[in-house]
Amino acid sequence: MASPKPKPTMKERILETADRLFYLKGIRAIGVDTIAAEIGISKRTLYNHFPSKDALISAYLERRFVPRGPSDKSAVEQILGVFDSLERRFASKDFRGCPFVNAVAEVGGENKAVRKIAVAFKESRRLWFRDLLIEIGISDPEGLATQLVLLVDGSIAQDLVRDDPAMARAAKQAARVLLSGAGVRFDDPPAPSQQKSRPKG
Amino acid sequence: MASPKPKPTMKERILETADRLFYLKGIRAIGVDTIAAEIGISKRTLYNHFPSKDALISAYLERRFVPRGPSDKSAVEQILGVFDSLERRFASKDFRGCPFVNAVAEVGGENKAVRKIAVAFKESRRLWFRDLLIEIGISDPEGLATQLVLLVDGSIAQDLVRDDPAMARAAKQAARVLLSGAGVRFDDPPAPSQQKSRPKG
DNA sequence: CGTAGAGTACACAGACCTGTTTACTTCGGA
DNA sequence: TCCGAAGTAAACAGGTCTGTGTACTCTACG
Repeated sequence: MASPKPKPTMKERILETADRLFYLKGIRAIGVDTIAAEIGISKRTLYNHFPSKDALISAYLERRFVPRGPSDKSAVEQILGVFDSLERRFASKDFRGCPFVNAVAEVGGENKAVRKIAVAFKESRRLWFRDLLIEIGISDPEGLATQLVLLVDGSIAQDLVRDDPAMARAAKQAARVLLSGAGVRFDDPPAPSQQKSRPKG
Repeated sequence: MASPKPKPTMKERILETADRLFYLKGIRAIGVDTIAAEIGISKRTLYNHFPSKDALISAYLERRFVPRGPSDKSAVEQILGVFDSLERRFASKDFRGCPFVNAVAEVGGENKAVRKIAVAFKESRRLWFRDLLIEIGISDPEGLATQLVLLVDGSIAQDLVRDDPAMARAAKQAARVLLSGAGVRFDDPPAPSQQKSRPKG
């Protein structure tokens, strides 16, 4: 039950390998030869599953585009939890920035599909923030959601260059200030101590 | 006096062209052949001025690294003015994100010089913010400076993908909230939108 | 004048790139 | 058993890439 599919399909194996190499080394830095050789298949097989490298690039990004599912945590916890997740990912040696931003930087000038997927991803993330902010009931969820994604992408860009997970903590602190400025009360301040929620009235 | 050097040196012509092409099309997307052809010189001449493409890439980034000079405006005006400059640059069709972040995304994995220059640039920008915040006299200039660079880089990344200058305005608004949270008073409220800031008093 | 430096033209090496072609093997199931 | 799908190996086409080598020309300047 834990793994109903112990034998991944060939297409998935290609995608998994393309993802790893494209993300870690860069799209332009990796040729289809390298991907095929890494899996141990012939280039012909790869081209039987994807008609071109561009198609593989698009599939790579679409595979990275997984929507955020629902959560049982509170809206504020979910929002601030994003920055905790970021900090964890920044600490990994395999983190190399946002794959969508990187892809646009690398091939966005010529590959319109890449830009389209990247825009859709960024907007979906913004809407995720917005809906949570609506749930909280603040006055300008659209504007604040945009500001929050700026903090997310800013910390990603800074970490890509500096390799410093503290960028995520700084972003989280800024997010708290922005939320606070919008009237959000924090029952659970930064300290890990489990202090009980203060009644809000 | 307007132009004491009407005849730019060959090295500078190469750098100017490399800058334009590297930035607009991407470092990996442009070969030295293309640069030489664009100027109308032979590839041999280019290699007489730069020993390798990597050296040209480093020179390109170092040339982009121009420190911010002093200003007669107030510290707060300088800080918020950054986002106005960004908005203007976002509106240009030739804006393609931060050259340092893009360079790290493209070749940062293999070219250590590129990463080093990018880190130096990002840190210099952060220190520029920090020194202005010290001038203002707020309590945590280091932390707030980091948060401000997050907004800068976040708006750049978002604009790279979405091509939307409104990202700069959102960043500016967030910066105002962060500054306000640090105790900064604004004598010059933003746009004609109804601001709830009561005249201090 | 005459020479040295700077640039040009162009071929070349050796590698890599995307994508195709041909011929062969393997193997599950009708 | 035999067929067809899927994969393999290897070469190939036609590019591009970085970087070098060689021989020529132009021109500023002593």
